Order: sequence, then C-alpha cells, then structure tokens
Amino acid sequence: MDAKTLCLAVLSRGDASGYEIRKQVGEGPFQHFQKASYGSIYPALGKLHEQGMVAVREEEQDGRPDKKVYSLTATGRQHLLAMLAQPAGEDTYRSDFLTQLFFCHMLPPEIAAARIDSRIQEYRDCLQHMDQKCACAAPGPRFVHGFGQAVYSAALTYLETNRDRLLSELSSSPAAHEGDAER
Amino acid sequence: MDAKTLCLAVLSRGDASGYEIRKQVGEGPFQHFQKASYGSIYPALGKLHEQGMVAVREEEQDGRPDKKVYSLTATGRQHLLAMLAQPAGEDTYRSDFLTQLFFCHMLPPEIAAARIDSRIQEYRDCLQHMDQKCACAAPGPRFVHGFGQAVYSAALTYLETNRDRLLSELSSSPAAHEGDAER
DNA sequence: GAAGGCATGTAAGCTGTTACATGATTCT
DNA sequence: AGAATCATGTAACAGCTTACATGCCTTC
Repeated sequence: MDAKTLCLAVLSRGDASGYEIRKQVGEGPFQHFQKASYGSIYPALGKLHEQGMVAVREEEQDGRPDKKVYSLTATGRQHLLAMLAQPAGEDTYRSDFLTQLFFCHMLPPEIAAARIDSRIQEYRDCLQHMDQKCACAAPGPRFVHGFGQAVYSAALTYLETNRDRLLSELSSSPAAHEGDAER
Repeated sequence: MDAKTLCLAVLSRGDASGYEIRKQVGEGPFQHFQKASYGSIYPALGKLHEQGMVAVREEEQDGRPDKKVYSLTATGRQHLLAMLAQPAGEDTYRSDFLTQLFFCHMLPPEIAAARIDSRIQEYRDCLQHMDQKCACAAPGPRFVHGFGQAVYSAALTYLETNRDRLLSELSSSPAAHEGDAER
C-alpha cells in the first residue's frame, strides 16, 4: 500500500495534518502493520490535493506553527473504497532478528542470548502498551487489534519457552564461531 | 539486511549460484523472513566479488546453461560474522490485509469474509508446507522454524475463532459502505 | 540551558522491483 | 506445441529513507 492510499485511509477516520497522519501511522493504531515517514507523507498529500482527493484548510494556532488540515473529498473516499475492495497484496515480513538466530552457531552464545532477551522484553512492552490503549470501539480496529495481540503473545511465549533449550544446544555443539572469531 | 549481506549469509551454508541463492531466499528456509529478487542478487554478487568477499568458479553443465558458483572467502566470512554480531534492526511487518480489515465497515461484508477465508487457507497451506520440510538439524534453523510455526498457528487460530464474530458485528452495524458504494 | 514536541517541507541518494533480453531443455 | 525450469544479467523506474532547513514553545 503506497503512501497516498495510506493517507486516504487515515483521513477517512477524521481530518488531520501531515504531522498527525505520521503520528497515527508511526505510533497510533496502524503502527504494527504500516509505516510512513514525513518524506513520503507530505509529497503524497500534495499529489492527493492536485488530484482532488483531499481538501485543505489552514488552521492558525497560538503558540504553535500553523497547520494544514486535510480532509477527504467524495472523490477521495470513492478512490479509497476502490483500493480497499481490491485484493490485497501479500504481507511483508522481514526480520534480521530471525536471520541472526538462524546463524547463531556462528555467534558467541552470549550474544544470541542477549538478542533473545531483549526481544522478549520488547514483546512484553509492546503487549502491555497494546493492552492500555484497547479502547477500540469499532469491529474492524478491534479485530485487527486482537490479531496483533494473538501474534505477539505467541511470539513471546515461544521465545520464553525455547530460549534455554536453544542456548543449551549451542553450548554443547561444535561452537563454530570460536575458530573464526578469534583469528 | 541488504542483498549483499543476505548473499553472504546464504553462501555460508554452502556454495551456490545466483539462481540458487534466489531460490533459497524465495522458496527455501529464508522464505518467511527475507526476500530478494534477481535484480538485487546478481548486482550484489558482482560487488561482493569486486570486494573479495566471494570467489567464483564457472561450472559447465550439459543440457543446462553454465553456472557461476560463488563461495565465501575468509574476508567474506569475517564480514558476515561482523554483521551477524551487530544489533539487528527492527523487524518490518506490512499488511494490506490488516489495513483492509481495519476499514471493513466501508466494505461489503462478503468481501471482508472472502478476504479472511482466503487468508485462513493460505495459513493452512503454509503450515502444512512447513511441517513437511521440518528436517532441520541445526539448532538455529530449528528455533527459527519453530518460531514461524508458532506465529502462523496463532494467526490462523485467531482468524478461525474470530471470523464469525466480526461478520455478525458487521451485519448488525450501520453498514457505512452501502450509501457510498452504490452512488 | 537543553531536549523534545509541534509543524512543514525539499532533495539527494539508496535500494529494490519490474520488465526486458536470451536461450536450451524437459515436462505435460 | 506450450509451459516451466535452469541460468545470467541490465536498465528504467518507483519508492522510500535520511538528512537538511527552519522556528517557536514547553518541559525538565
């Protein structure tokens, strides 16, 4: 999903400035399955405006810089609908964490342990954070939220229950890393 | 993780041609957490060769085009080790599927149902496929494989148990899509 | 006083994808 | 006959990230 469609999607939940859109994508409800930076959002909003998909109004604020608040037009809403109804592309998952663990026989076991431990902590924090802001009313967001929780919980549990087994396997195996690492 | 490092990682498991590397990344053991296309692998191998990270030998085959088989050099192995020991970047997950479901109140419920059902089937196929080729001997690959299974199973179970609830919620709610969709 | 949040934008550069180009062989 | 697999590579293009540029206000 490109930056333009993402902006339309976010705007369908209510008017927002570019800054606010980034916050919703980076820290808000979309955080776990979409990303976008300023460098992609501002140009996207510009193009959407040219194409008549969004309207802008400038809002003055005291003590703060002015805001450009964008809102969906009818055209924009139609376009979003068309995009949402289209079959979605495949999910993308990339993990350097798993890649490192895949090759953990080349690594000192302490490093592998440290990687797993910090990942466990990250998942814990993430789940706790999700619990707090679970005031999702609408069915869609609630469903997606639950999905995220289910997946993160499973990942956390797996790491917790298999950490020690992996480490003991590593310490009792050839330890390929030593020969190479200290040459 | 960039294409170059990925190539080094794959080569550490044994010599391979560009074609074979792509197959391992796209269909083999890395399939679920890394991706790479020919357009990124071949140039990456060229650069790695320039930098002395890999060695090449050409192998003639009868009935098949010749192969360029790459193998790690000592420098390449050292470099890989350094990359693996470095703290990994965050995992990336992007899902247009979840984005669509987040906004499912804008969609006809049949479409939402169809999306979930085909995703359920995909997860089932994927898990079955993983079961078959679970002949992972080494601790690292086995750990990573188990992680994937745990996560996919959790996702599947969630979809199976929450599908109907979502759909009944959708059919009993305002049905925002109707007004817009048929104008 | 420094750091961080609010706020908008541009531009260079990196990276990767898609499509193209080529060609033999084997399977259906 | 046509499709798929093996095999390598290039080039155009698209897209996103990072860093830069600016500036005020609030909190620590």
